[in-house]
Amino acid sequence: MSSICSIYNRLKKQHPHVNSGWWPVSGKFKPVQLEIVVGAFLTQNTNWRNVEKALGNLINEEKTTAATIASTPLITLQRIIKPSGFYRQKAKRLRDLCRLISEFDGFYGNVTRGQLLGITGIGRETADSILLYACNRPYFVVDAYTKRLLLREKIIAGKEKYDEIREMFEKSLPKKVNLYKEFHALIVENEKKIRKNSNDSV
DNA sequence: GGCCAGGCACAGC
DNA sequence: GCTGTGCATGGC
Repeated sequence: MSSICSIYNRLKKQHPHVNSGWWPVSGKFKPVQLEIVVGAFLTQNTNWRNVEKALGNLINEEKTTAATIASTPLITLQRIIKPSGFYRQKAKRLRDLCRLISEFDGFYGNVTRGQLLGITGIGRETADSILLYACNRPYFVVDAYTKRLLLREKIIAGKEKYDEIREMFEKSLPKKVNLYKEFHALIVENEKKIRKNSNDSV
């Protein structure tokens, strides 16, 4: 019988190189956490490779702080983040988000999940990605990969709600930030590998 | 050339 | 509350 803990142990053996420092950052944003927030936001329904292009554009245009992004004209911001898709929606919402961050005293240390969910453009998955990887809080991130894995393992049937699945992880595991980071990373890398293998074999 | 990628908001039931 | 739909690019 497969449990969440045994899945972790199995994935960890299969991907020994994956660790809690999995979220890629160039270090060129200020503060460093901002790059994670922007990346988490832009990757909504978008391939990470396209997000990297958009992040690279932001760096090239020196839009690497919340204040500079917030003060960028919408048309310009649209052009900069275009590779990440949904660029009209995302430009406006990213600008509003950065405005809020730059006005929020101690955003990364103090922002709550409820406050994040109140921001247009931030749903549960994006909120939890920000909380876990940028703010170092123990919220487990549930994404399409996670659901696919749990479906395959028959731990969920498919109609479970986001927070229900999140709590399954949070109740099965010690509340450790680095463990949550690593486990989510393991799930993503494992599902990517499975998809790649199945494509190769066709 | 169709399908998908580390979703979300919003309308209409 | 649940389901459908628009948003849009780039890779395979």
